[in-house]
Amino acid sequence: MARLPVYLRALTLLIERGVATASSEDLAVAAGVNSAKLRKDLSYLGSYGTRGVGYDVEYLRYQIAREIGLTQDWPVAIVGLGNLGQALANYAGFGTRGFRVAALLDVDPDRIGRDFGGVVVRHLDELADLVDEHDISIGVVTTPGPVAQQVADRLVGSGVTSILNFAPAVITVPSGVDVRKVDLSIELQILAYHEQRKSMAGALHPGLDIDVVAQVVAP
Amino acid sequence: MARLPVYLRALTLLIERGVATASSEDLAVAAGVNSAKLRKDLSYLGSYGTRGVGYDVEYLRYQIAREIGLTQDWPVAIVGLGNLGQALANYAGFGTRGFRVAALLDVDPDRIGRDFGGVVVRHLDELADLVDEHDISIGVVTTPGPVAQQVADRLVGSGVTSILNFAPAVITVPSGVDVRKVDLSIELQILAYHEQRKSMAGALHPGLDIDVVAQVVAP
DNA sequence: CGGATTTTGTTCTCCCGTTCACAAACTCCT
DNA sequence: AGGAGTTTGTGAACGGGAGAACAAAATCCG
Repeated sequence: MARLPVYLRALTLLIERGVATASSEDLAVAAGVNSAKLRKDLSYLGSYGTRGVGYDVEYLRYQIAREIGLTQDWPVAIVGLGNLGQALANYAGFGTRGFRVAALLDVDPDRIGRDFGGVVVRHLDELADLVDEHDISIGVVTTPGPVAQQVADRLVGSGVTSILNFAPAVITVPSGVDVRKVDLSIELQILAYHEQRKSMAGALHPGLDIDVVAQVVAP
Repeated sequence: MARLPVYLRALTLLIERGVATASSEDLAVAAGVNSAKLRKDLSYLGSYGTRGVGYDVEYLRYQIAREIGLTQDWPVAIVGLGNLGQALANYAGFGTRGFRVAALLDVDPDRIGRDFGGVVVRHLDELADLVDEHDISIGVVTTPGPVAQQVADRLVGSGVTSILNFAPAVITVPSGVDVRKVDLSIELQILAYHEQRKSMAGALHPGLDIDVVAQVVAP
Protein backbone atom coordinates (compact mmCIF):
# COMPACT_ATOMS: atom_id res chain seq x y z
CA MET A 1 0.00 0.00 0.00
CA ALA A 2 1.15 3.49 -0.86
CA ARG A 3 -0.04 4.83 2.48
CA LEU A 4 2.28 2.82 4.69
CA PRO A 5 5.10 5.39 4.43
CA VAL A 6 2.66 8.08 5.55
CA TYR A 7 1.73 6.04 8.58
CA LEU A 8 5.40 5.43 9.25
CA ARG A 9 6.07 9.15 9.35
CA ALA A 10 3.08 9.80 11.60
CA LEU A 11 4.28 7.13 13.99
CA THR A 12 7.80 8.54 14.04
CA LEU A 13 6.34 11.94 14.87
CA LEU A 14 4.33 10.51 17.75
CA ILE A 15 7.38 8.69 19.10
CA GLU A 16 9.31 11.96 19.07
CA ARG A 17 6.51 13.47 21.12
CA GLY A 18 6.84 10.67 23.64
CA VAL A 19 3.50 9.07 22.87
CA ALA A 20 3.54 5.38 23.80
CA THR A 21 0.13 4.30 22.60
CA ALA A 22 -2.33 5.74 20.11
CA SER A 23 -5.81 4.92 18.83
CA SER A 24 -6.58 4.57 15.14
CA GLU A 25 -8.32 7.92 15.40
CA ASP A 26 -5.16 9.60 16.73
CA LEU A 27 -3.04 8.03 14.03
CA ALA A 28 -5.56 8.92 11.34
CA VAL A 29 -5.40 12.58 12.33
CA ALA A 30 -1.61 12.57 12.38
CA ALA A 31 -1.49 10.91 8.97
CA GLY A 32 -4.33 12.94 7.50
CA VAL A 33 -6.59 10.01 6.57
CA ASN A 34 -9.85 8.40 7.64
CA SER A 35 -9.61 6.17 10.73
CA ALA A 36 -11.55 3.28 9.19
CA LYS A 37 -9.24 3.27 6.20
CA LEU A 38 -6.21 3.28 8.47
CA ARG A 39 -7.52 0.35 10.50
CA LYS A 40 -8.25 -1.60 7.35
CA ASP A 41 -4.79 -0.90 6.01
CA LEU A 42 -3.14 -2.02 9.24
CA SER A 43 -5.25 -5.16 9.41
CA TYR A 44 -3.56 -6.34 6.21
CA LEU A 45 -0.26 -6.48 8.08
CA GLY A 46 -1.75 -8.45 10.95
CA SER A 47 -3.44 -7.72 14.26
CA TYR A 48 -1.04 -5.33 15.88
CA GLY A 49 -3.61 -3.35 17.87
CA THR A 50 -5.35 -4.03 21.15
CA ARG A 51 -9.11 -3.46 21.35
CA GLY A 52 -10.06 -0.88 23.92
CA VAL A 53 -6.48 0.42 24.01
CA GLY A 54 -5.08 1.24 20.60
CA TYR A 55 -1.73 0.58 19.00
CA ASP A 56 1.70 0.39 20.64
CA VAL A 57 3.37 3.15 18.68
CA GLU A 58 6.91 1.82 18.83
CA TYR A 59 5.94 -1.74 17.99
CA LEU A 60 3.69 -0.72 15.13
CA ARG A 61 6.37 1.52 13.70
CA TYR A 62 8.79 -1.37 13.62
CA GLN A 63 6.25 -3.64 11.95
CA ILE A 64 5.52 -1.12 9.21
CA ALA A 65 9.22 -0.41 8.66
CA ARG A 66 9.72 -4.13 8.37
CA GLU A 67 6.84 -4.48 5.90
CA ILE A 68 8.21 -1.70 3.71
CA GLY A 69 11.66 -3.19 3.88
CA LEU A 70 13.40 -0.42 5.79
CA THR A 71 15.17 -2.70 8.19
CA GLN A 72 17.93 -2.65 5.61
CA ASP A 73 19.55 0.36 3.96
CA TRP A 74 18.81 0.84 0.29
CA PRO A 75 21.69 2.10 -1.84
CA VAL A 76 20.53 4.58 -4.47
CA ALA A 77 22.09 5.93 -7.66
CA ILE A 78 21.32 9.47 -8.80
CA VAL A 79 21.75 10.23 -12.51
CA GLY A 80 21.92 13.87 -13.55
CA LEU A 81 23.66 16.35 -11.24
CA GLY A 82 21.83 19.50 -12.32
CA ASN A 83 20.12 21.74 -9.80
CA LEU A 84 17.74 19.09 -8.59
CA GLY A 85 20.26 16.27 -8.63
CA GLN A 86 22.68 18.32 -6.54
CA ALA A 87 19.94 19.18 -4.09
CA LEU A 88 19.06 15.52 -3.66
CA ALA A 89 22.71 14.51 -3.37
CA ASN A 90 23.13 16.99 -0.51
CA TYR A 91 19.83 16.11 1.12
CA ALA A 92 20.63 14.95 4.63
CA GLY A 93 17.20 13.46 5.36
CA PHE A 94 18.05 10.68 2.93
CA GLY A 95 20.06 8.60 5.31
CA THR A 96 17.70 8.94 8.24
CA ARG A 97 14.93 7.28 6.26
CA GLY A 98 16.59 4.10 5.14
CA PHE A 99 18.34 5.23 1.98
CA ARG A 100 21.95 5.95 1.10
CA VAL A 101 23.35 7.78 -1.90
CA ALA A 102 25.76 5.19 -3.24
CA ALA A 103 26.55 6.61 -6.67
CA LEU A 104 26.28 9.88 -8.60
CA LEU A 105 26.38 9.83 -12.41
CA ASP A 106 26.54 12.48 -15.09
CA VAL A 107 28.07 12.99 -18.53
CA ASP A 108 29.13 16.64 -18.15
CA PRO A 109 32.94 16.80 -17.67
CA ASP A 110 32.50 19.87 -15.45
CA ARG A 111 30.46 17.86 -13.01
CA ILE A 112 32.40 14.60 -13.06
CA GLY A 113 34.83 14.46 -10.17
CA ARG A 114 32.93 16.87 -7.96
CA ASP A 115 32.02 15.73 -4.49
CA PHE A 116 28.53 15.89 -2.97
CA GLY A 117 28.10 14.73 0.58
CA GLY A 118 31.16 12.49 0.35
CA VAL A 119 30.24 10.84 -2.94
CA VAL A 120 32.15 11.66 -6.13
CA VAL A 121 30.36 12.14 -9.44
CA ARG A 122 31.35 9.50 -12.01
CA HIS A 123 30.75 9.22 -15.72
CA LEU A 124 27.55 7.52 -16.78
CA ASP A 125 29.60 4.87 -18.58
CA GLU A 126 30.63 3.53 -15.19
CA LEU A 127 27.01 2.96 -14.21
CA ALA A 128 26.97 -0.82 -14.61
CA ASP A 129 30.13 -1.27 -12.56
CA LEU A 130 28.83 0.92 -9.74
CA VAL A 131 25.43 -0.76 -9.68
CA ASP A 132 27.17 -4.09 -9.44
CA GLU A 133 29.71 -2.98 -6.86
CA HIS A 134 27.19 -1.35 -4.48
CA ASP A 135 24.31 -3.72 -5.21
CA ILE A 136 22.09 -0.85 -6.27
CA SER A 137 18.51 -1.61 -7.24
CA ILE A 138 16.99 1.89 -7.08
CA GLY A 139 17.85 4.69 -9.50
CA VAL A 140 16.81 8.34 -9.41
CA VAL A 141 16.59 10.20 -12.74
CA THR A 142 17.13 13.96 -12.49
CA THR A 143 18.19 14.61 -16.07
CA PRO A 144 16.58 16.86 -18.68
CA GLY A 145 13.47 15.33 -20.22
CA PRO A 146 14.85 14.46 -23.65
CA VAL A 147 17.51 12.06 -22.32
CA ALA A 148 15.41 10.52 -19.55
CA GLN A 149 14.38 7.52 -21.63
CA GLN A 150 17.89 6.52 -22.62
CA VAL A 151 19.13 7.00 -19.06
CA ALA A 152 16.30 4.78 -17.88
CA ASP A 153 17.28 2.19 -20.47
CA ARG A 154 20.86 2.19 -19.20
CA LEU A 155 19.69 1.92 -15.59
CA VAL A 156 17.53 -1.07 -16.45
CA GLY A 157 20.34 -2.56 -18.51
CA SER A 158 22.66 -2.25 -15.53
CA GLY A 159 20.33 -4.16 -13.26
CA VAL A 160 18.29 -1.41 -11.61
CA THR A 161 14.69 -2.53 -11.07
CA SER A 162 13.10 0.58 -9.54
CA ILE A 163 13.27 4.10 -10.92
CA LEU A 164 12.16 7.41 -9.44
CA ASN A 165 11.76 9.79 -12.35
CA PHE A 166 11.94 13.55 -11.83
CA ALA A 167 12.45 14.33 -15.50
CA PRO A 168 9.50 15.83 -17.37
CA ALA A 169 9.01 12.87 -19.67
CA VAL A 170 7.08 9.62 -19.82
CA ILE A 171 9.53 6.73 -19.66
CA THR A 172 8.69 3.15 -20.53
CA VAL A 173 10.42 0.16 -19.00
CA PRO A 174 10.15 -3.62 -19.24
CA SER A 175 7.62 -5.30 -16.97
CA GLY A 176 9.20 -6.20 -13.67
CA VAL A 177 10.68 -2.73 -13.36
CA ASP A 178 8.81 -0.16 -11.26
CA VAL A 179 8.72 3.51 -12.12
CA ARG A 180 7.35 6.36 -10.05
CA LYS A 181 7.15 9.87 -11.39
CA VAL A 182 7.45 13.20 -9.63
CA ASP A 183 6.73 16.20 -11.80
CA LEU A 184 6.88 19.72 -10.44
CA SER A 185 5.20 21.34 -13.44
CA ILE A 186 2.28 18.97 -13.37
CA GLU A 187 1.67 19.59 -9.70
CA LEU A 188 1.75 23.33 -10.24
CA GLN A 189 -0.55 23.08 -13.24
CA ILE A 190 -3.09 21.15 -11.21
CA LEU A 191 -3.00 23.90 -8.61
CA ALA A 192 -3.35 26.52 -11.33
CA TYR A 193 -6.39 24.70 -12.66
CA HIS A 194 -8.09 24.92 -9.29
CA GLU A 195 -7.00 28.52 -8.87
CA GLN A 196 -8.61 29.43 -12.14
CA ARG A 197 -11.82 27.74 -11.06
CA LYS A 198 -11.81 29.70 -7.82
CA SER A 199 -11.56 33.04 -9.56
CA MET A 200 -14.19 32.03 -12.09
CA ALA A 201 -16.68 31.10 -9.37
CA GLY A 202 -16.86 34.74 -8.38
CA ALA A 203 -17.00 36.04 -11.92
CA LEU A 204 -19.93 33.81 -12.81
CA HIS A 205 -22.15 35.43 -10.22
CA PRO A 206 -21.20 39.10 -10.12
CA GLY A 207 -22.61 40.78 -7.08
CA LEU A 208 -22.94 37.53 -5.20
CA ASP A 209 -19.20 36.98 -4.71
CA ILE A 210 -19.17 37.48 -0.99
CA ASP A 211 -22.08 35.22 -0.18
CA VAL A 212 -20.91 32.43 -2.47
CA VAL A 213 -17.37 32.52 -1.19
CA ALA A 214 -18.55 32.60 2.39
CA GLN A 215 -20.61 29.46 1.85
CA VAL A 216 -17.73 27.64 0.23
CA VAL A 217 -15.15 28.61 2.80
CA ALA A 218 -17.26 28.01 5.91
CA PRO A 219 -20.14 25.66 5.15
CA MET B 1 -8.78 16.47 -14.04
CA ALA B 2 -5.27 15.69 -12.87
CA ARG B 3 -4.38 14.16 -16.24
CA LEU B 4 -4.79 17.28 -18.33
CA PRO B 5 -1.22 18.45 -17.65
CA VAL B 6 0.04 15.07 -18.83
CA TYR B 7 -1.88 15.41 -22.06
CA LEU B 8 -0.58 18.93 -22.43
CA ARG B 9 2.98 17.70 -22.22
CA ALA B 10 2.33 14.90 -24.70
CA LEU B 11 0.82 17.39 -27.14
CA THR B 12 3.76 19.75 -26.76
CA LEU B 13 6.08 16.86 -27.51
CA LEU B 14 4.16 15.96 -30.66
CA ILE B 15 4.18 19.58 -31.81
CA GLU B 16 7.97 19.66 -31.41
CA ARG B 17 8.13 16.59 -33.61
CA GLY B 18 6.10 18.40 -36.26
CA VAL B 19 3.01 16.24 -35.91
CA ALA B 20 -0.09 18.13 -37.04
CA THR B 21 -2.79 15.61 -36.26
CA ALA B 22 -2.97 12.63 -33.92
CA SER B 23 -5.46 9.92 -33.04
CA SER B 24 -6.52 9.21 -29.47
CA GLU B 25 -4.41 6.08 -29.68
CA ASP B 26 -1.30 8.09 -30.61
CA LEU B 27 -1.93 10.56 -27.81
CA ALA B 28 -2.62 7.79 -25.33
CA VAL B 29 0.74 6.19 -26.07
CA ALA B 30 2.55 9.51 -25.75
CA ALA B 31 0.83 10.24 -22.46
CA GLY B 32 1.07 6.70 -21.13
CA VAL B 33 -2.65 6.09 -20.62
CA ASN B 34 -5.53 4.11 -22.10
CA SER B 35 -7.03 5.58 -25.27
CA ALA B 36 -10.64 5.25 -24.13
CA LYS B 37 -9.84 7.10 -20.94
CA LEU B 38 -8.14 9.84 -22.89
CA ARG B 39 -11.13 10.23 -25.23
CA LYS B 40 -13.52 10.41 -22.32
CA ASP B 41 -11.35 12.99 -20.57
CA LEU B 42 -11.19 15.14 -23.68
CA SER B 43 -14.92 14.84 -24.27
CA TYR B 44 -15.47 16.71 -21.01
CA LEU B 45 -13.80 19.75 -22.54
CA GLY B 46 -15.93 19.57 -25.67
CA SER B 47 -15.79 17.91 -29.06
CA TYR B 48 -12.38 18.91 -30.31
CA GLY B 49 -11.72 15.80 -32.41
CA THR B 50 -12.83 14.76 -35.87
CA ARG B 51 -14.09 11.22 -36.39
CA GLY B 52 -12.06 9.30 -38.86
CA VAL B 53 -9.19 11.77 -38.54
CA GLY B 54 -8.15 12.43 -34.96
CA TYR B 55 -7.27 15.60 -33.09
CA ASP B 56 -5.63 18.77 -34.38
CA VAL B 57 -2.62 18.77 -32.11
CA GLU B 58 -2.06 22.51 -32.00
CA TYR B 59 -5.71 23.37 -31.48
CA LEU B 60 -6.18 20.75 -28.78
CA ARG B 61 -3.07 21.91 -26.97
CA TYR B 62 -4.43 25.45 -26.84
CA GLN B 63 -7.80 24.26 -25.56
CA ILE B 64 -6.22 22.25 -22.76
CA ALA B 65 -3.85 25.08 -21.82
CA ARG B 66 -6.89 27.34 -21.71
CA GLU B 67 -8.82 24.87 -19.54
CA ILE B 68 -5.95 24.59 -17.07
CA GLY B 69 -5.56 28.33 -17.00
CA LEU B 70 -2.11 28.57 -18.56
CA THR B 71 -3.00 31.39 -20.91
CA GLN B 72 -1.88 33.61 -18.08
CA ASP B 73 1.39 33.47 -16.12
CA TRP B 74 1.09 32.40 -12.52
CA PRO B 75 3.38 34.17 -10.06
CA VAL B 76 4.73 31.80 -7.42
CA ALA B 77 6.35 32.33 -4.03
CA ILE B 78 8.96 29.87 -2.76
CA VAL B 79 9.48 29.67 1.00
CA GLY B 80 12.65 27.99 2.25
CA LEU B 81 15.86 28.41 0.25
CA GLY B 82 17.61 25.23 1.34
CA ASN B 83 18.98 22.77 -1.20
CA LEU B 84 15.64 22.06 -2.78
CA GLY B 85 14.39 25.64 -2.65
CA GLN B 86 17.53 26.86 -4.39
CA ALA B 87 17.19 24.17 -7.05
CA LEU B 88 13.62 25.22 -7.76
CA ALA B 89 14.52 28.92 -7.78
CA ASN B 90 17.15 28.22 -10.43
CA TYR B 91 14.94 25.86 -12.40
CA ALA B 92 14.64 27.33 -15.87
CA GLY B 93 11.77 25.12 -17.00
CA PHE B 94 9.54 27.07 -14.65
CA GLY B 95 8.92 29.99 -16.95
CA THR B 96 8.35 27.92 -20.07
CA ARG B 97 5.37 26.23 -18.46
CA GLY B 98 3.29 29.17 -17.37
CA PHE B 99 4.85 29.94 -14.00
CA ARG B 100 7.12 32.67 -12.74
CA VAL B 101 9.12 32.84 -9.53
CA ALA B 102 7.89 36.14 -8.12
CA ALA B 103 9.20 35.94 -4.56
CA LEU B 104 11.73 34.01 -2.48
CA LEU B 105 11.38 33.90 1.29
CA ASP B 106 13.52 32.61 4.14
CA VAL B 107 14.37 33.50 7.73
CA ASP B 108 18.09 32.67 7.66
CA PRO B 109 20.13 35.95 7.56
CA ASP B 110 22.79 34.17 5.48
CA ARG B 111 20.29 33.53 2.72
CA ILE B 112 18.38 36.80 2.78
CA GLY B 113 19.70 39.15 0.13
CA ARG B 114 21.10 36.43 -2.10
CA ASP B 115 19.97 36.38 -5.72
CA PHE B 116 18.59 33.36 -7.52
CA GLY B 117 17.71 33.76 -11.16
CA GLY B 118 17.22 37.48 -10.77
CA VAL B 119 15.01 37.31 -7.67
CA VAL B 120 16.35 38.39 -4.29
CA VAL B 121 15.59 36.42 -1.14
CA ARG B 122 13.53 38.43 1.36
CA HIS B 123 12.65 37.83 4.99
CA LEU B 124 9.51 35.80 5.63
CA ASP B 125 8.03 38.79 7.46
CA GLU B 126 7.69 40.54 4.12
CA LEU B 127 5.53 37.72 2.77
CA ALA B 128 2.18 39.49 2.97
CA ASP B 129 3.52 42.58 1.19
CA LEU B 130 5.06 40.53 -1.61
CA VAL B 131 1.95 38.39 -2.08
CA ASP B 132 -0.08 41.54 -2.34
CA GLU B 133 2.35 43.35 -4.62
CA HIS B 134 2.77 40.50 -7.12
CA ASP B 135 -0.75 39.11 -6.80
CA ILE B 136 0.59 35.71 -5.78
CA SER B 137 -1.90 32.93 -5.20
CA ILE B 138 0.43 29.90 -5.31
CA GLY B 139 3.06 29.14 -2.67
CA VAL B 140 5.76 26.45 -2.64
CA VAL B 141 6.95 25.18 0.74
CA THR B 142 10.51 23.83 0.77
CA THR B 143 11.27 24.25 4.44
CA PRO B 144 12.21 21.60 7.02
CA GLY B 145 9.22 19.56 8.18
CA PRO B 146 8.81 20.99 11.68
CA VAL B 147 8.14 24.54 10.46
CA ALA B 148 6.03 23.63 7.42
CA GLN B 149 2.73 24.07 9.22
CA GLN B 150 3.45 27.56 10.48
CA VAL B 151 4.80 28.61 7.09
CA ALA B 152 1.61 27.29 5.52
CA ASP B 153 -0.41 29.27 8.04
CA ARG B 154 1.44 32.44 7.13
CA LEU B 155 0.97 31.76 3.42
CA VAL B 156 -2.76 31.30 3.90
CA GLY B 157 -2.89 34.35 6.12
CA SER B 158 -1.22 36.38 3.41
CA GLY B 159 -3.80 35.41 0.82
CA VAL B 160 -2.23 32.38 -0.86
CA THR B 161 -4.90 29.84 -1.80
CA SER B 162 -2.80 27.01 -3.31
CA ILE B 163 0.21 25.36 -1.72
CA LEU B 164 2.70 22.87 -3.09
CA ASN B 165 4.33 21.19 -0.11
CA PHE B 166 7.72 19.53 -0.41
CA ALA B 167 8.30 19.41 3.34
CA PRO B 168 8.01 15.99 5.00
CA ALA B 169 4.98 16.88 7.08
CA VAL B 170 1.21 16.80 6.87
CA ILE B 171 -0.11 20.33 6.79
CA THR B 172 -3.72 21.30 7.36
CA VAL B 173 -5.34 24.36 5.84
CA PRO B 174 -8.79 25.96 5.84
CA SER B 175 -11.27 24.69 3.27
CA GLY B 176 -10.99 26.68 0.09
CA VAL B 177 -7.21 26.30 0.09
CA ASP B 178 -5.69 23.54 -2.03
CA VAL B 179 -2.61 21.62 -0.98
CA ARG B 180 -0.59 19.16 -3.01
CA LYS B 181 2.25 17.18 -1.50
CA VAL B 182 5.47 15.92 -3.02
CA ASP B 183 7.52 13.71 -0.77
CA LEU B 184 10.78 12.18 -1.92
CA SER B 185 11.10 9.77 1.00
CA ILE B 186 7.61 8.39 0.51
CA GLU B 187 8.22 7.76 -3.17
CA LEU B 188 11.46 5.96 -2.41
CA GLN B 189 9.85 3.92 0.34
CA ILE B 190 7.12 2.79 -2.03
CA LEU B 191 9.81 1.64 -4.45
CA ALA B 192 11.67 -0.08 -1.63
CA TYR B 193 8.49 -1.93 -0.70
CA HIS B 194 8.17 -3.33 -4.20
CA GLU B 195 11.88 -4.12 -4.30
CA GLN B 196 11.58 -6.15 -1.15
CA ARG B 197 8.66 -8.03 -2.65
CA LYS B 198 10.67 -8.81 -5.75
CA SER B 199 13.55 -10.32 -3.82
CA MET B 200 11.14 -12.29 -1.63
CA ALA B 201 9.40 -13.84 -4.65
CA GLY B 202 12.59 -15.71 -5.44
CA ALA B 203 13.29 -16.73 -1.86
CA LEU B 204 9.86 -18.29 -1.47
CA HIS B 205 10.55 -20.82 -4.21
CA PRO B 206 14.21 -21.77 -3.89
CA GLY B 207 15.37 -23.60 -6.96
CA LEU B 208 12.66 -22.14 -9.12
CA ASP B 209 14.09 -18.60 -9.15
CA ILE B 210 15.08 -18.53 -12.77
CA ASP B 211 11.84 -19.89 -14.16
CA VAL B 212 9.66 -17.67 -12.00
CA VAL B 213 11.64 -14.56 -12.78
CA ALA B 214 11.63 -15.33 -16.46
CA GLN B 215 7.85 -15.59 -16.46
CA VAL B 216 7.43 -12.34 -14.62
CA VAL B 217 9.87 -10.37 -16.71
CA ALA B 218 8.76 -11.60 -20.12
CA PRO B 219 5.24 -12.99 -20.00
C1' DC C 1 -17.01 -9.89 39.72
C1' DG C 2 -19.93 -7.75 36.23
C1' DG C 3 -21.54 -4.00 33.59
C1' DA C 4 -20.14 0.22 31.10
C1' DT C 5 -16.86 2.07 27.96
C1' DT C 6 -13.44 2.17 24.60
C1' DT C 7 -11.43 0.67 20.43
C1' DT C 8 -10.14 -2.79 17.03
C1' DG C 9 -11.11 -5.83 13.08
C1' DT C 10 -14.34 -6.72 9.52
C1' DT C 11 -18.51 -6.86 6.83
C1' DC C 12 -21.50 -4.51 3.80
C1' DT C 13 -22.90 -1.02 0.83
C1' DC C 14 -22.15 2.62 -2.19
C1' DC C 15 -19.94 5.33 -5.46
C1' DC C 16 -16.52 6.66 -8.70
C1' DG C 17 -13.24 5.75 -12.15
C1' DT C 18 -11.79 2.56 -15.75
C1' DT C 19 -12.53 -0.16 -19.63
C1' DC C 20 -15.18 -2.43 -23.24
C1' DA C 21 -17.86 -2.05 -27.10
C1' DC C 22 -20.48 0.07 -30.59
C1' DA C 23 -23.01 3.52 -33.29
C1' DA C 24 -22.26 7.91 -35.56
C1' DA C 25 -19.39 10.61 -38.41
C1' DC C 26 -15.74 11.57 -41.37
C1' DT C 27 -12.20 10.45 -45.17
C1' DC C 28 -10.41 8.01 -48.99
C1' DC C 29 -10.51 5.33 -53.01
C1' DT C 30 -12.62 3.41 -56.94
C1' DA D 1 -21.39 8.77 -55.71
C1' DG D 2 -21.00 4.93 -52.80
C1' DG D 3 -18.77 1.55 -50.12
C1' DA D 4 -14.73 0.42 -47.24
C1' DG D 5 -11.99 1.79 -43.63
C1' DT D 6 -10.92 4.91 -39.48
C1' DT D 7 -11.65 7.17 -35.49
C1' DT D 8 -14.44 9.79 -32.19
C1' DG D 9 -17.85 10.14 -28.56
C1' DT D 10 -20.58 7.72 -25.27
C1' DG D 11 -23.63 4.19 -23.13
C1' DA D 12 -23.14 0.16 -20.28
C1' DA D 13 -20.73 -3.27 -17.54
C1' DC D 14 -17.03 -4.06 -14.33
C1' DG D 15 -13.97 -3.56 -10.50
C1' DG D 16 -12.12 -1.75 -6.51
C1' DG D 17 -11.49 1.43 -3.04
C1' DA D 18 -13.78 4.39 0.71
C1' DG D 19 -16.64 5.00 4.45
C1' DA D 20 -20.44 3.62 7.61
C1' DA D 21 -21.66 0.47 10.87
C1' DC D 22 -21.37 -3.24 13.96
C1' DA D 23 -19.71 -7.35 16.59
C1' DA D 24 -15.77 -8.96 19.30
C1' DA D 25 -12.36 -8.06 22.69
C1' DA D 26 -10.02 -5.60 26.09
C1' DT D 27 -9.91 -2.22 30.07
C1' DC D 28 -11.88 0.37 33.85
C1' DC D 29 -14.57 1.15 37.81
C1' DG D 30 -17.72 0.44 41.33
